[in-house]
This record gives sequence, structure tokens and C-alpha cells, in this order.
Amino acid sequence: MDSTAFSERTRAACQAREILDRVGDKWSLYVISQLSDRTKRFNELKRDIDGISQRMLTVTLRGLERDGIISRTMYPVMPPRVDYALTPMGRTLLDTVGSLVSWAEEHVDEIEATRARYDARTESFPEPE
Amino acid sequence: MDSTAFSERTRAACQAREILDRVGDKWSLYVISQLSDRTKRFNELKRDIDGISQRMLTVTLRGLERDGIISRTMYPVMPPRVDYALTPMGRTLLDTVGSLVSWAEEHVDEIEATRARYDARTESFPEPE
DNA sequence: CGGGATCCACCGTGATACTG
DNA sequence: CAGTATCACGGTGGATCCCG
Repeated sequence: MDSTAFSERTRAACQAREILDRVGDKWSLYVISQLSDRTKRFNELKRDIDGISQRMLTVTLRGLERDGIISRTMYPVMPPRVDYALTPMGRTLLDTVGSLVSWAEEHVDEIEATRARYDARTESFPEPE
Repeated sequence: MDSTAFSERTRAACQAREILDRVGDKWSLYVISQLSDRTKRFNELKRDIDGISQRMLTVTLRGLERDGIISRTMYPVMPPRVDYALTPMGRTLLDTVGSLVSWAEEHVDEIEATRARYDARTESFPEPE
């Protein structure tokens, strides 16, 4: 085998990381999932995503908008109204995320069990205070 | 429709986030991709993953080991020798990651173009110093 | 060779208050 | 309603030194 496989894989992993930087933060996945069935307004998202702050919702929406994953529609009315929706590209991401979600659902139990076993092993050596 | 879709989706997004917390950090994906074809040793990984520090390789390997994604085999010899490999569960993650990588490859150009357009729009309003 | 321990800079995140 | 501005904190990651 030649070294092409390596560089190709590294390049691919690098691109994948850029995507993970986008959807891998604390809130993006929630926003994406909340917009998967229909357009929503700012406070609607804020209500539906438990625990998110106003600021972080703004930041997250800006980031997703910047990358063309969601669209932002402002209506110049009083009071202000802004609608957020997934773009076509954002919709294609749903399938990919779905694959990740499936993996998570299938392995969450196994991971937690492995994690618990690992912790039990390592924590059984308490340092003498 | 009932509210099941919402809670189900939120729960799923939550589990997906746990997975993203695992593989979504700065280095995990590189380690996983580097181990995709064969077992490797510590310094071998350090050489092959450009820019990773000793500390971060250790931290990343521990995290992946803790969740059962990679296995760690120590040989009590002098000098020490430690082998890292993907576990069967880690291998199943390769397919999922592959899906993400494919999405990234397909859309990286579109994302960068959208991003550039967004930045050009927003940066065209310089604050008067 | 394969780490561990320590210190530190950065920045993602949250709380709060204010605004058009 | 849909933000912006400011401050503060904590966790992530990098640099360095040391160890078995």
C-alpha cells in the first residue's frame, strides 16, 4: 500500500472536524433538531430548548446561519419578528446527524457500562491523604 | 400530532451530544482515523497526528479508552511498550464517522462559500473609530 | 518509551442589565 | 420580541519539566 490512504484519511478527518466544530458545540444539535419539522421564532426556540440562554441561542443561530445551515428571515414590524428555518443544505445534515443519533442510541448503554467499569478500576486506588 | 416527537427528538439530540462530546473534541477523530487500519504505539500516533502534544494525546487516548472505543495494551518490558487499537465498538463508529466525513466532503465548498459571503456582508459595516 | 504533574492562556459559556 | 453589551468563570488545550 502507498501513503495515499493516510493523507486522504487525515484530510477527511480534518474536514470532518470542521463539521464537528460547527455542530459539535453545546447547542447546535438542539437547534437543528428543533427546526427539523418547521420554521420557528426566536423565543419559540428559547422555550423549546431547555436551559439555553438568550445569548447562547443568538450565538448558535448566528453560527449556523453563517455556514448556511439555517436561514434567518426578519420582518420589519413592531414588535420585531424573526423566523428561523433549516436550509436545503441544513436538511441534508439531518440524515447524517440521524446516523450519529442512531449510533448513540445503540451504544449509549454499552458506553456507560464501559465507562463505569473504567472509573471503578481507576478510582480504586485512593491516594493516601 | 402529539408531543412525543418533540421529546423523542430532544432525547435523541441529547444522546447524540454525548457522543459528540466524545468524538467532537480537538483530537479524537484523528486518533480514531489513525487507528482505522491497524494497531499503533504511542509515539507512532504522536508522529502521525500533526501538531498534537504529548499531553493531549494521552488525554485523548484515556478518554477513548474509558468509553470503550479503543483498547490499551501494556507490555511490561524495558523500554515500555503500549499498543492502542480500535475495539469492535470503535470499529462500528467508523461507519458513522464515515457518513459525517462524506457529508463534510460534499458540502465543505458550499459552506466555505456561504461563510465567505456572510462575512463579507457583516464586515462591510466598520465602526467609526 | 510512554507517560505524569504542573502551570497558564484562551475562549466558550452563563448571568445580568440594557435597547430598538 | 429579539436581540446587544459587559463581566465573570471554568474547562480545554498547550508548554514545560520530571519519572519509571
